[in-house]
Amino acid sequence: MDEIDRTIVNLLRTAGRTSYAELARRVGLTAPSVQDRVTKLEKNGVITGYQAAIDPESIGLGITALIGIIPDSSADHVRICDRLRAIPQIESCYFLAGVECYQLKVRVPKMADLEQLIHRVGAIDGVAQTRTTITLSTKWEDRPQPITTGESEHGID
Amino acid sequence: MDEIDRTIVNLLRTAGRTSYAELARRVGLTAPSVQDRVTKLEKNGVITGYQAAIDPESIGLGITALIGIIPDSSADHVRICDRLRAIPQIESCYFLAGVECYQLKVRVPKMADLEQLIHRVGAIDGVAQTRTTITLSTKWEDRPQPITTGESEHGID
DNA sequence: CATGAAAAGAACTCCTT
DNA sequence: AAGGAGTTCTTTTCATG
Repeated sequence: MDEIDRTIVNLLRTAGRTSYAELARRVGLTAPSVQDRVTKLEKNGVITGYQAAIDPESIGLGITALIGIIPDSSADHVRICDRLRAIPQIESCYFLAGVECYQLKVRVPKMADLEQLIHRVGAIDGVAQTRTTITLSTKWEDRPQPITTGESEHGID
Repeated sequence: MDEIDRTIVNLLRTAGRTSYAELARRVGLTAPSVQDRVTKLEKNGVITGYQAAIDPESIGLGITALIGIIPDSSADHVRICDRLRAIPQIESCYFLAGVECYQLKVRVPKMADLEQLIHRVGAIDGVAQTRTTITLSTKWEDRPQPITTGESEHGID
C-alpha cells in the first residue's frame, strides 16, 4: 500500500471503469504494472468489488427508510443476522453501540412494501421492537473521501 | 427501460467492470448495441457512476459512526446542507422525517477524529443538537437488490 | 516490481437495415 | 434500435532487467 496504490484506489473509487491503460497514464506506470497492483489490491481485500451506482427511483425503488432494531435480552445475534441477510430489501445492516443495536437501510417500491417489510423484521425471533424512519431525500450517498497518506499502515502490501 | 436494460443494470451493479462484450453475451446482443444502451442509461441518469468498493479498514478508516442532527426552529436547511457537504468525512447524508432530521454516515481513522467531527457538525448554524452512535460492525453495505420487473414505468427509455 | 513486445480481445465509429 | 465492418485502443501474457 504505497502512494501509487492509494492513487489507484482513489481513481477507481470515483471512476470504477477507468481502464488500466488510463490508470497507468495517471500514475506514471505501464498498464501491466497497474493491472498487477489492482489484482493484488483485490486479492488483499482492499478492493472488494465494483458497482455501478444506480438512481434508485429509476429502478422503481422510490422509498428509502431506516429501521432500528431493539433486541430482547435473549436475542441470538447470529440468527438475527442470518434472518436479516435473507431479506433482499435490506441494502445495508450495521451493528450499533446503542439500544437500537441494528440499523437497516431498506429500499422498496411502495409504502405497502415497507409496511410488509417492517412486519417481517419485527417477526424475527429476538427482535423486541423496531423503529422506522422514512428518508424524505438522499442528499448524497457513498461519497468516497480521499485516502489520507496517513499513519495507517496495516501491513497490507 | 426494458427487460434487457434491467439485466444490464443488474449485471453492472454487482460487477461494475464487466466489459460490453461480456454484457453482450449475457443479454444476447452485440457489443455496440449494449454500449449504446449503457450510454443511454448513463445519459438518462439511471446509471450515475461506477465505484470500486473499498474495505474501509484497509485504507485507514476503521471507525464508522452515525450522527443524527436535531435542528433548531430557525434552521436554514440549504445552508446546513452546504456546510455538511463541505465535510469530506460525511459519506452519506439523509434528510429524514423525524426529530433528528438528518442522519450522517461518517468514517474516520481515529476516535479523536470523530470527536473533532462531532464538534464541527455541532457548530454549524441551525444545528441544535447531535446524537452519535458508533457502529461496532458493518454486517453488509450497499448490497444491490435485484430489480423487479415491476409496475414501475417511469417513462425512461 | 517494473518494463517492452506481441497476440488477442474489446471499444469505438460509421454505416446499413 | 440493432447488427456488421474496420480502426484504434486495451488487455493479457511472457520474457527480461
